[in-house]
Amino acid sequence: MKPKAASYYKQNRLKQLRAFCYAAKTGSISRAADQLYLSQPSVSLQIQALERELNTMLFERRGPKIRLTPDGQALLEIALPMVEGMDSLRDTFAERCGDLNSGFLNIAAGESTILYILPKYLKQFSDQYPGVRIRLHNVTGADGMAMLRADEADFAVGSMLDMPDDVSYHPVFHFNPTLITPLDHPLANRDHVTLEDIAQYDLVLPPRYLST
Amino acid sequence: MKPKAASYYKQNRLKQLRAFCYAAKTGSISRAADQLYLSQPSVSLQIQALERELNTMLFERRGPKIRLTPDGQALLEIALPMVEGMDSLRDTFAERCGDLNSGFLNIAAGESTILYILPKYLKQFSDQYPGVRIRLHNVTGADGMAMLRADEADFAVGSMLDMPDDVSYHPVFHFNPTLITPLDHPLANRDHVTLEDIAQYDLVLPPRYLST
DNA sequence: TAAAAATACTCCATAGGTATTTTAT
DNA sequence: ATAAAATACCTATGGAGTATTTTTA
Repeated sequence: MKPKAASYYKQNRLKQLRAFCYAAKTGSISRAADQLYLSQPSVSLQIQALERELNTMLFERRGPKIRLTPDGQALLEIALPMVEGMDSLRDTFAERCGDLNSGFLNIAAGESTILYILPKYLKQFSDQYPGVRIRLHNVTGADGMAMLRADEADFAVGSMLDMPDDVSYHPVFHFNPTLITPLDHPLANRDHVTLEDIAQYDLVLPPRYLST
Repeated sequence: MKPKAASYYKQNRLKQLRAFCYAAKTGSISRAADQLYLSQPSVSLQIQALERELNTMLFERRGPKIRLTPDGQALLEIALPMVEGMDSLRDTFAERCGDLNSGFLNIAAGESTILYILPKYLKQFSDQYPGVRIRLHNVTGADGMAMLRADEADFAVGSMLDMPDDVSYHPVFHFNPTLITPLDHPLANRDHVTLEDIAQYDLVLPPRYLST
C-alpha cells in the first residue's frame, strides 16, 4: 500500500476539461456528449466534478439552457489550447519527428574531409531530410573525439589511427569505412550493424576513404 | 449502445505523458514512480502504452538503464509544457479568477466623478479585492464611450445624455444610476439585472448621482 | 550479483451506460 | 408539452497494486 499522497490525485482532468470545452463551444451538454461519443449524464458529471474541484460555477444553469459564467469563460481560455494540444498531440508528434524531422545534426570532421568528401553526401542527406539542420565542425581528429565525448557531435568523420577505447567503431563494409559513435549511442553496443540499422538515424555516411 | 467511435479514444493521454515526462526528467522509471506516488510497473506500462499508441520508441532500454531517444526528446519538448500546464491548472485558474483575483479593472470617468464620487467606492472595492489593480482614466463622456468600444475600459461612469445603441445600459434602481458595459459583456444581453448578478463581477458601483 | 525494467496476475475504483426525474420555457 | 439537464443506480473496463522474472552493467 503506497502513501496514497493525500490529495495528490490530478484525476482525469483532461476528460473533464474536454467535456467542459465541448459544452462551452456547443452551448449544450447534450450536443457535447454527441460530439464526444459519450452519454449526456457522463458529460454532465464530468463538468460537475470539475466545478467541484475548482470550487466554482462554470455554467449558469437556467433550466434546460446553460450559459458560461465569467469563471467559465476564463477557464475556457486556459483550457481550450491545452485540450486541443492534447488531442492533436499524435499529429504534432508525427509531424515533428516522423518522416521529415527537425533538429540538428552535428558532424565533426577535418577540413579536407569537409571540403572533398562530405558535400556530396550532405547534399543527398539534406534533400531527403530538409528539416534537419546540419552543423559542420572543422576540427582535427583528436578534437573530434573530444566533441563526441562531450556530446557536442553526433558523428565524427575522418582518419583515426589511434582508436580510444571509450569510443566504439564498427566496420560496415569490407573496405575500410568506419562508423564512429559515442559509447552511449544506440548503435554503439551492437555487434552487427546493418544498413537498415543505420538508416533510421537520420544520416548514413559511407565515406569511401578513411584517410584524408 | 453508442456508436463507439472506432479509435476515437484518446484514453488517459495525460497520465501517460506525465509518467513519460517524469521518467525522462529523472532518467529512471522507478524514480518517476516514486515522485508520482505510483508503482514502478504502473509507470512502465503507461510509457509502453504511449509508445504503442505513438508507434515509436521513446526510451532506449539498455538493461536497467533507460535513455531518451531522439523521438523521446521531441515528445518531451511537446509534452512537458502541456503536463505542467495541466498540473498547475488549478492554480492558474484560481490566480486568474479565484477569490482574490489579479488582473486590472479599467474605469473611464470624468474628472469630477473621479474626484467626488468614486473614491469612496474604490476604497471599499480595493479593500475587498486587494489583488485587482484599478486604472482610472480621466476622460470625457464621449472618450469614455470610445474606450468601452476599444475594450480599453470595463466600465464608464458619468453622465450620459446621448446613449449610442451599440452600448447597452441597464437602469438598476428606480432613481437614475446606470450600468454601462460593452455589448459583448456577459451582462449586456440580459433584460433583468439583479444585484446578485452584478455582485459577481468584481465591482459593484452604485453611483448615486449620474450627473457630475 | 545487484539494480532497475519488464511480465504475470489480481482486484476494485470509477468512468460510463440506461432509466428516470426535475426544471424552465 | 417539450427538450435539456440532473439524479439514481448498475455494470464492466482498465488502472494500479503485489509478486516474480529478466536483463545488463
